[in-house]
This record gives sequence, structure tokens and C-alpha cells, in this order.
Amino acid sequence: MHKKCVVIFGPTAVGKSDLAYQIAQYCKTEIISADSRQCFRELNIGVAKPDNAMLKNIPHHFVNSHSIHDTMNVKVFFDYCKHTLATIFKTTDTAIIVGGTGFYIDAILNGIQDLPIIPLSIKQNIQHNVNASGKQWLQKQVEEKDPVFFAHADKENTHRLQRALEFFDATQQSITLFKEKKTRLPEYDFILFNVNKERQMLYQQIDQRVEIMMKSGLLEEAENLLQYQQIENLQTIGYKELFAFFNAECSLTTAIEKVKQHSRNYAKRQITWFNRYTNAHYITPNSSIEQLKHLFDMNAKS
RNA sequence: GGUGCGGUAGCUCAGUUGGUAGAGCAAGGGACUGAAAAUCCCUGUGUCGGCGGUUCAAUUCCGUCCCGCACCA
Repeated sequence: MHKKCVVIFGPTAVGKSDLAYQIAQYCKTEIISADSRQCFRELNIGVAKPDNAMLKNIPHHFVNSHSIHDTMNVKVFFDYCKHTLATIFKTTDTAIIVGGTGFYIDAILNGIQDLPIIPLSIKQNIQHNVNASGKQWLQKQVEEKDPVFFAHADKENTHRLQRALEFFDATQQSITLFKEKKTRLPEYDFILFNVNKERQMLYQQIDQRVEIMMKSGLLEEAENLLQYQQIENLQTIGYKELFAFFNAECSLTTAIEKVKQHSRNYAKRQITWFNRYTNAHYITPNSSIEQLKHLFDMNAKS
């Protein structure tokens, strides 16, 4: 009998957190967030964390667990998740995972590549060169050093090219050689819920939530983080647009419209990603907790 | 009322020395192997403000009208 992971995913603002909370209460267990931004304790309003009452009643892991100054990536998340699941399963048979970061969800379901760590100095060195010499330099470097990767690479995608170059400089090997080597979670039973709703309604809800965030003090929260606006972990919807306002690049009204727009764009990308999990149960946030319980019990038995 | 500048894709605009048009953003679809709320790819027919005129042909030139904006009265 395997331990069970209920994995709830879907676009931003669809209502995942509430569903996770309810099912966690039903199963008397804890929640792990698969969200690349809610883990930062410096980010609150703009990142739509569960409210304090929820956080108090049910332990939420990977929420407020890190600082924006920590390095954060799928590997950090994966290790954290693996360890936390092991701990939860010491006392119960079920855990809830909820989040909108597709890449992190995929790490849980399909594992991650087992790769060496790239020294920070190499990353910084390449970043410096890219800033100075541009994309052409990057493309040329990758083409010369890792032609195998380059042949199939998206040549315009600087992040991917940069990663491949970092990897090569650190190991003298092509990252493509590590494609099949995967580290996986132990054998758990996954019960997948893909939460979605009608597109127009979703977008409406996103817009409304941005308004609420502004009323709750998002502007002030962003202003306090202004000095850190360059760091990677703050390339975050809801903050970067307000930074632009503080930098006098646009009006506040424009900035808020951009937050809404980028949130909608993001939701669309999430939906595209999650469509790959065809074995998931498609549910709407209106699905009653009774339905969820039923689906859970059905899967728990089998 | 006069003068000037505008009126082109949902928005901001480019352009056509006359042969019915194209970028960015939006929107839609897709990808995604340690930045992933990131990054990237694909998709552009719209009475080129209305009506007349010149022309083989007008969104482009001319006239006129309508609508913005600015300045002058």
C-alpha cells in the first residue's frame, strides 16, 4: 500500500488554495505548496498566499520557507518536497500538494535530472558576458562548445542557451548527455486534480484579485522591495510592473493594467502546461467538497 | 471663425515618390529538463474617417465634409 499524494494544480487565481485547504482538513493532513514565489517570506500580498487563519490551522510547507536572497530553483524545491513528504508520511498516509508552477509539479510527477551544481562564479561570468556582448555572443559560444545542444536548441531562448553554456563551462560536457538520468520521488500514489474554469470568468477573477491586492497594500510592499528589484526572484508579476512605476517608466494606472494583463498571460501558459496531464481529474473550483471527497475516496481505494 | 497637425488591425503607431498595407503590445494557440510568476515559438483583411473629383488604377494626389488636438482670434 503506497502513500498518497493529492496533487492540485491550475492557473493563478482559480481557487486552488481553498480546495487544497478543504481536502487537507478532510484527510487530516498537511499541505506542500508547489509555487515558486509563495516560498519567499518577503513576498506576501502580490503572491496571494493563503490567509493567516488557514496557515495556522493547516501546516503549509514551502510557504514563507525561504528568503528572496536564497537561490531558488526546481532542485531546491524538489529536495524540500522530498524531505517534507517523508516527514509527513511518518504520521499519516496522505499529503496534499498544491501549486501553479508547472515545472515544479512536473518535478514531483516525473522527477528531475540528476545534475552537478554550477558554481556561482561561472554563472556570473557568463551573465556578465551576455550583458556586455549580447545574444550573438551567447549563440556563438554555445555553437562552438556544445554543437549537439545547439543543433536542436531554440536559438532565441537566451535562458536555455545560457544554462547550456554554464553547464558546459562547469563540466566540459554537454547537458544533453544527462537528459535521461532522472531522480524521482519514491513510489507514491498520485491523485491529480486539474482545476480550471471558463476563460472569461478566470480573467475576471484575476482582474478583481489585482484590485484587491492594491487595496491591501501591494504598492507599499513593492516599494519596500525596490532596492532588490534586479534580483531574479523578484522577476515576479505584481512587483516588476510596480517597480516600473516607481522608476517613473509608466503611470500607476498603466502599471496596474500590466499586472492584470501579465497575470492573464501567465494563467494561459499554466493552462497550456497542465493540459499535458491527461490522467488528471478535471474539476472546477465550484466542485463541492463532497465531489472531491468522493473522487479522493474512489482513488484511495484502488 | 482662422491656421496648423492628426484620423491606418482591439491599443500605440509606421508606410505606400499612386498598383488596396506592416511593426510592437493585446488576443488566440504552442513549447518548456535547476531563473519557470522566467524564457521562447507560431497566428495580422483592416470600409487605410465619410463623400466626391483626377486617373487604366487612390489608403496615397485634389476638393469638400465630419471628428480629435494645438495655436491664433
